[in-house]
Amino acid sequence: MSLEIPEVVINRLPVYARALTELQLRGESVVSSQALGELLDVTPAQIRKDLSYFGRFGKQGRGYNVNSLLSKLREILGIDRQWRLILVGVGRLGQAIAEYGGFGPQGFEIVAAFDANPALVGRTIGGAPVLEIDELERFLKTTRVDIGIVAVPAGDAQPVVDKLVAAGIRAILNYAPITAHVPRDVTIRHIDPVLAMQSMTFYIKRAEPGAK
Amino acid sequence: MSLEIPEVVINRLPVYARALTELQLRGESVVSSQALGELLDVTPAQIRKDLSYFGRFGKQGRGYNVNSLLSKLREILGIDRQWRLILVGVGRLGQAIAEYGGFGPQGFEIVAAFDANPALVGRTIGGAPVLEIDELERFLKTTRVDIGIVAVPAGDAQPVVDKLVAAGIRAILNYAPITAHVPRDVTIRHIDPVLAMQSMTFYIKRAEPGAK
DNA sequence: GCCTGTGAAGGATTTCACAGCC
DNA sequence: GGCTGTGAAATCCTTCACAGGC
Repeated sequence: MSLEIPEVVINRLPVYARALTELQLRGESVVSSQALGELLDVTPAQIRKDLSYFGRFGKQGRGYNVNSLLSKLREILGIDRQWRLILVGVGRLGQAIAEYGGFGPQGFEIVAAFDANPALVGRTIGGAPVLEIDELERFLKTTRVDIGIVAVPAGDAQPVVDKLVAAGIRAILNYAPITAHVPRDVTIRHIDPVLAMQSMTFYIKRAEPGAK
Repeated sequence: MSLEIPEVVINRLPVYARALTELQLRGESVVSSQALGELLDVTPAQIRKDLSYFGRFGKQGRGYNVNSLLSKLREILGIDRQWRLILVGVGRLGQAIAEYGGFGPQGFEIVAAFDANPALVGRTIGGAPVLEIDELERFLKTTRVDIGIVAVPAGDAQPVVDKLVAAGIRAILNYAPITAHVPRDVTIRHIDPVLAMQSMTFYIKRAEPGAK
């Protein structure tokens, strides 16, 4: 059924949802694909086409009801519920992730963190207990976890990903600077600001005086 | 000339460069598009086609020389040099970015940070002085800065982006959870782990028992 | 025999453009 | 008159498949 919805479409839905949340906050009740597109630098046709994969949410002549479109999107994406995360790697990066306040309000709760460094074990980070990495498997056997966050050094990342996958985790957010491999039925996203930087330099290099 | 190179291609080059760096470290001297593709979950044809936009770097029957392909890519991307960054926003997120050690080794140096909070001004963060946000314009007039990092709250982000653009910055890495607008000649990338999470939940939601 | 570089084919995604409805 | 939903067209991107060179 919905198997053939392009991944690019899925990746845009959260952006739409975010904008609708903002509009809701501002007290707007209706928005057209035109107006939403201007907010997001997306063509109106694209928004309408994207939404049409999931149903007919708009009213001709009016546009979309902000509240109801937002709740539809939240339901489609599954962000209308609580998700349970674990964090693997409690170094500087891992600590920043745990203490970054952005996940909680969106329904993503870090229920535990894991690290190989015994000095960290027993602490609490962002409200979650830090456990010994060897406990990972046992923990996952007894506790429901939906998503794993990987924040270990590059060299350790693939084995950690493998462990998560073996334990049944089906979604991974990887902050380690490697291309991690997962089976096709596992979803993975990579966060790497260095890669983002390195693609930007291509464009600003060209704009320099003397560039070809 | 090179204006028509697809952006998707540019975005993959840093990934190739990263893998080649790893191969170099391992002491490999030659790699085929096949082997590189397996490392990166990319088809060999795609790698060859991507590279063909920029020249002919391989040898039939052998593959690519790791060192020379890597330096070509570094040159193409402009990551063969030092880039000067400023960071705007020295809250928790900004501090984590400044202290994250990943930029420096890749040639990205944060030369100054800016914040509106006077309590932070005068401090040093990740080796960079924290300056008053009002000094931003003057600072950019007297100092070369290539890329701006935006790590302010959502509501402040667009005005900060506008200031950076007005001051001549042509590349922006935005960590704020908004779709920021920039003129077409400015490059912007967004880092938002929440959006990444929210697109993954779509897929794991479907895999749940009882999901349609 | 192995592997690149690349036109051509195929597939995916975006945009157009308009019928239909409010 | 304004705006959605959507087939069809256009564009963009990926993959194929093979000539050519090592």
